[in-house]
Amino acid sequence: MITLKELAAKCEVSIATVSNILNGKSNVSQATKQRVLKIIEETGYKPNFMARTLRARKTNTVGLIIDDIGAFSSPDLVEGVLDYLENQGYKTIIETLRLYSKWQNSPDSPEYAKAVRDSVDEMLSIKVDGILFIAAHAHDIEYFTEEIGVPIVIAYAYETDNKIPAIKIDDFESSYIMTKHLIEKGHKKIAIIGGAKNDKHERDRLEGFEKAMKEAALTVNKSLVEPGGWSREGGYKACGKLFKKSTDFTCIFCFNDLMAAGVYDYLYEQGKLPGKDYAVAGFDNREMSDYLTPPLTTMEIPLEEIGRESAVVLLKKINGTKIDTNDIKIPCRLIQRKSV
Amino acid sequence: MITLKELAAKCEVSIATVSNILNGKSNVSQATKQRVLKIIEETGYKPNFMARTLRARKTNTVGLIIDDIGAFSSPDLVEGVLDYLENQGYKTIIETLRLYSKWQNSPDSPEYAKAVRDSVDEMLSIKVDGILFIAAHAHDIEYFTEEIGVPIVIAYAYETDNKIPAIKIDDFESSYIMTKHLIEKGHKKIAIIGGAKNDKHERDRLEGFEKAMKEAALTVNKSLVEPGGWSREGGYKACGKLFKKSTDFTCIFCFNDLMAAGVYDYLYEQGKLPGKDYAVAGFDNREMSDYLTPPLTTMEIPLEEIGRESAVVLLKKINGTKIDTNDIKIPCRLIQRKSV
DNA sequence: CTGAAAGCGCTTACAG
DNA sequence: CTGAAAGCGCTTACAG
Repeated sequence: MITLKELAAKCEVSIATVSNILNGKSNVSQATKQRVLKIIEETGYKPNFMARTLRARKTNTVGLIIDDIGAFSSPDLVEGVLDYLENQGYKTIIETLRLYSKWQNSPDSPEYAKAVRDSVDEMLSIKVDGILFIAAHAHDIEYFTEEIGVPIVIAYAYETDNKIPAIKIDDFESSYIMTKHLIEKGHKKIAIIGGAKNDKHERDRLEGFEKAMKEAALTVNKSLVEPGGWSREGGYKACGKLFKKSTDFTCIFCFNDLMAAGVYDYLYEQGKLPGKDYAVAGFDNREMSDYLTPPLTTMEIPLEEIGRESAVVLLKKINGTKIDTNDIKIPCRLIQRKSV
Repeated sequence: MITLKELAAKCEVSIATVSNILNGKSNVSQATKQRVLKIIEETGYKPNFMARTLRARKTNTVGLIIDDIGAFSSPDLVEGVLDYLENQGYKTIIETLRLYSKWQNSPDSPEYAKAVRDSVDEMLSIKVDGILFIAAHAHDIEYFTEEIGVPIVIAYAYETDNKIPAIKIDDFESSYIMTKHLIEKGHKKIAIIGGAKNDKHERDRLEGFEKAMKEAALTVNKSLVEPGGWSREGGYKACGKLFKKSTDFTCIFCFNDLMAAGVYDYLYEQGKLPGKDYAVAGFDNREMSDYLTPPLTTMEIPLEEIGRESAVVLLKKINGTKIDTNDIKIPCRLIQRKSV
């Protein structure tokens, strides 16, 4: 690859002049500018990124650290981030931490915290202007306590101290919307298959559910709430437990689509029809939810929007614009299909 | 962030000595080494990546250019690549080109070719040691004709001139395996819903199919091959056309899972049961294939293995090791479920 | 074993 | 409008 020096020699001007042209400075005559530009075109010269950012301070690059690109939510989140960032003339350097395959999904372990910090250090050594962290699910993040020197924002998870902007879904509101829909469809006795106790998603969704029930003057039966561990298998088992306890409900609201599929499995096994004998609702709107028989009514997570909003906030921080709040929540959208 | 110079001052040695320690050179006394290492630890010093690679020539970094991270295949491919690369002490810089959302999935357009070349240039300006290109599907790649200066390898697609290593699935063999399985299950008259005519996948799979049929002394009925355009909707329509032409078959082999879902849709609509009235087979083993009712028999693409193998080949090229062939194919694995 | 010096490819005051 | 020079933070012969 040709260097600035060689290019300047070819153009018969100083490297300073070429550099000025490259950087759009106005102190160059049209004549030389045209000549140089032409030769740049011909030679296909590209400035050395290393040298450039070693000298200049701003890189116009943001570091994108991802819990796990394999999480169903990550690609769309990334899409939203890049769409905005590219538009604004920013480059992005992506790193995936492989939370699932390499760290068995334990985001709270000290080992993982170290992996995140290492990744941040790496980004820092590349001199990114800011860092965007994309979580695989809504865990509580405490990695970023110390000042790291560049702005950072979190997408799709919570930050413990609320010191760093974190853009996530509005679990409370979303669950409220779904529950209202279920009630409108005539269901008065609704069972819940949740994820894990004390999970952030879990708590907020339960509260949203209760609010909707109360508003409709319906009683919520705490014994009809069963944890399903977020998996298909877990949903299946939870459904079994539910039926052992009671059959006094007409609808099962699952806190994700995978567990809803487990409920389908159980229902079919018992000779019952989901969507007919029992209404079933999910959450996430994963691809598979539309392939269930019958297709699942669920909540769509506004992934791209969350990604985009995170990028907007990050650039604001980078440019020193004030942010109103670090706690940004975006509600989900109801997707009506045939299971309710 | 502290610099080498400041660090050296703190240690009361020259920057050269610290640099030697950092780079594991053996020409340093244990005493100073210990002292310096301790201070490095305390200060949390990190070498500036830019400066280092501006000076040294090797970066131990590979550039990973991805057609579209949103393709169902990409995350697993990336996983395989990273697993090997991290193990070998390489860093990775990822870029996704957004083939789907930004370029409407036209990998053969000149605009897209330009986007790829720009991305390569960017990687080059970061001085990566090599480039790994991950395709979203098996299009024919012609972007890399000119010598680009560093080794490059392609994962999950073909390279026109076979000058660059390309690791992809063995469509012929995989289709052969599936067809043999279908025949073993007693099917003698098999309809095909393919993708698009003249597609690479298409041709090879058709040949694999024909080979298996011939080996079993079965006749292949060309009119029972219907293109479905790779989508659910397309599969649905193709299935309708098939039935209009003939009902003289017992099994429908779809060249991807999405189209198989479309076949399910059609069958259900006609009051027929997939897996019972007609056997249905897919290809890809996407997540949704296991959520169909009944779960779909399909071919699993060895995505991680392809990714890993690509990384192996790339490092060989970087290290100057000879490669046997540029045309590497890996067969898929049969996943038996309930639809056949 | 240690350090002074050159140089990687750029940008940025500054002088003319 | 143009260019000489310093310097970004490192690594690498080389001299001692």
